[in-house]
Amino acid sequence: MTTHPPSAPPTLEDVARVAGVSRATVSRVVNSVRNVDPKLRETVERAIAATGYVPNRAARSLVTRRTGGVALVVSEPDRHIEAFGGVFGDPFFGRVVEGVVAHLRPLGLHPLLMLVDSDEEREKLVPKLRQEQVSGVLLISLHPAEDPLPRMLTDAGVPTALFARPGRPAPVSYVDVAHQDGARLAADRLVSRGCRRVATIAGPAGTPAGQDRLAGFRDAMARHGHAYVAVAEGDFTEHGGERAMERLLAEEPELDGLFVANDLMAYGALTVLREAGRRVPDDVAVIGFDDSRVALSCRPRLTTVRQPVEEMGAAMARMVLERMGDPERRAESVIFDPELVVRDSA
Amino acid sequence: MTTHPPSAPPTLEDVARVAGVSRATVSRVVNSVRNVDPKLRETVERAIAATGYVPNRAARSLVTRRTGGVALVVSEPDRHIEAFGGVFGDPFFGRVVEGVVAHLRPLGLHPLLMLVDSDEEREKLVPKLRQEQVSGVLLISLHPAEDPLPRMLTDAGVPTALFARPGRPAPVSYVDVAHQDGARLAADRLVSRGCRRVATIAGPAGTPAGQDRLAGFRDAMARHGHAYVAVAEGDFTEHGGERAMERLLAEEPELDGLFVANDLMAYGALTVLREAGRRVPDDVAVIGFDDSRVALSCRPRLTTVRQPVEEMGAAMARMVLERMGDPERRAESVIFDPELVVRDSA
DNA sequence: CGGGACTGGGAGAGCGCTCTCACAGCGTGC
DNA sequence: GCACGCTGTGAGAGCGCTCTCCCAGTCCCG
Repeated sequence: MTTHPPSAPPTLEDVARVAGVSRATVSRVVNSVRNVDPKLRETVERAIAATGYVPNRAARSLVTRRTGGVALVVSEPDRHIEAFGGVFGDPFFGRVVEGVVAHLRPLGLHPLLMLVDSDEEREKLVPKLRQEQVSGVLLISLHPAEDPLPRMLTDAGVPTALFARPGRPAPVSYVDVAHQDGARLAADRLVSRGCRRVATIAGPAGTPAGQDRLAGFRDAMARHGHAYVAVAEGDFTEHGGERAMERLLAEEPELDGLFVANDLMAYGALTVLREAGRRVPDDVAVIGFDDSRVALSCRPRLTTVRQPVEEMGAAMARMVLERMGDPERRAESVIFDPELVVRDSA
Repeated sequence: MTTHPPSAPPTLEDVARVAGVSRATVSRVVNSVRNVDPKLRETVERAIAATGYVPNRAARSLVTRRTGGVALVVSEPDRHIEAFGGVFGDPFFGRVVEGVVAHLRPLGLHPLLMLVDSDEEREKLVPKLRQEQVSGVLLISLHPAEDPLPRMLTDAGVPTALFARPGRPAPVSYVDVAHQDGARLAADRLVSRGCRRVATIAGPAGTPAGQDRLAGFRDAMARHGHAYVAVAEGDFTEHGGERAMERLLAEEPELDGLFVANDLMAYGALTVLREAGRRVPDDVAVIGFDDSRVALSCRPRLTTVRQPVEEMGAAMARMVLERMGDPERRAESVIFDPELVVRDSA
């Protein structure tokens, strides 16, 4: 019974021979299914250790028709205009991955990374998942408003969890942050600092995040007695933030308080404010959203609404795993509370 | 012959029945192996389309013992002190992923994302890869100087490609950029601008990239007649760049030219320079390295040495695939030429 | 003390695929 | 006209595993 060359990894059969039992028994030990005599179990476990046995996933999933694999699917619109560095270069995406991996790894699971950026590919995704032995999907959609994928996946019975509420209603699990509450935190802060002329740079009107943060901010300001808030829409990029800031400055030169729907746009806004000679926070108080890395790079450092992205990623992974374990389980949503992180800009 | 419910995807057998041929023939068509009569082939292809057949990877790899799967493995040192957002939050990592995915996707391949951050996990990686049906590894090591993984993988006969030259020599393929050449481009630029007091913020002495960029810069400056260059070591983070800049300013208050070993540190350095009242590029010319996203966020926008990270990621993927296809193939290295991207800071 | 319930273990089929082998059909050369 | 190769196809084994079925043994109760 010498060690096998790496060309022939030990099989159940090998372990069974070493332990002097049948394949079935070894299988039962490995999968801890049914009662196995404790003494026998120990013999088997020793044999497993001795042979260095690792179950062959292919063989297992061939017979069980379950696979246990999860995929992290990034869905982009058709002919997406690549932002610099692409999706994966977006640190926000990285934080989600961080949370997902943190949850999956202790379980011995590793996500498959899939990118789909055309409707043609979206059509082929479900068979592809089957082929790739994936039985659960973590979906990050970059155009949630019109993405058909959540529906397609639930229709196909693939356990799925989304990052952010689906644009089209679908019976699918998701995690999200309470955007409106976050926007209210920002509004309250600006008002309590005594800001009188308040404006906001909103996210794209097509995204739930863009809509909710704007609505939440307007509501909260209205409750503070500010009926009107100047709005400029941005696209969540730094450059979009710069353009929006310029428009805002033209429309409302006297503004002294600003809420920006994400940190990246806030960064751009700060640049424009600086070039326009406005001091932050003395002339204009600025609050961002996300608490991303860039919030710390800003000068002054950005006061922002923290979104616990890593935790959200982990929760998303947990939800998908639970649904994989129990397909009867209903779609659930977990909404995280945002938090105001006070730094120097407001 | 109605459509099957999703519970029973079509098998080779089903296709064979529809086409009126044997399983073997369908298999030959699917894998385009040996000559099949063109007419039969077409019949089979129609049957495949009609049934919506997708090969079952598990069954296939069970018999072939090949899997065709590739993993993107990120190897961190033990008890890594998490930078904000972790590895995946690093945009540089994202760019590598971008390039890898760009190359893999057209081939219908999707990388498995694995993170290992302890020696214990490194020990278990090879069996784990076997279990996960991975037969090729794209390795990104965050502590190349002492990472045992390249050796372990090549010893186990796993086709591997590294991003960046391995710290310990090993017969393993890798991509890299000509760090010294890049540093020389920076040196030449500073000298041609007329800088007289030149300093550099280097990367960690433990990394090949840190060493090579420093060595290249010193050599080039020496060739221009500057025997001495003030050096402060940073850790490739923004904060590290700030600290290094402070030390440099103390040691060499008159400095008028600066080469920083990556953009993130350059960003930090710019912040400190601004706070110290130095104008860039008028008082101090600054050149970074990487041409990352942050280079565009800097004010002034950063002149930097471009590293074609996405292309490098793609090349890494290509190399691993080639070795998977031909195990006899020898380890190769592909070194990319850097390029100076001139913006406003120098 | 016999019969039923229960418990732990083995035998064996078969998941969907590839691949070797055998074989039919044809053309070629002596 | 026969041996020979060559090409295209089918039959069937078997990859490593799970899971159903079956059986031997033990225990409890009437």
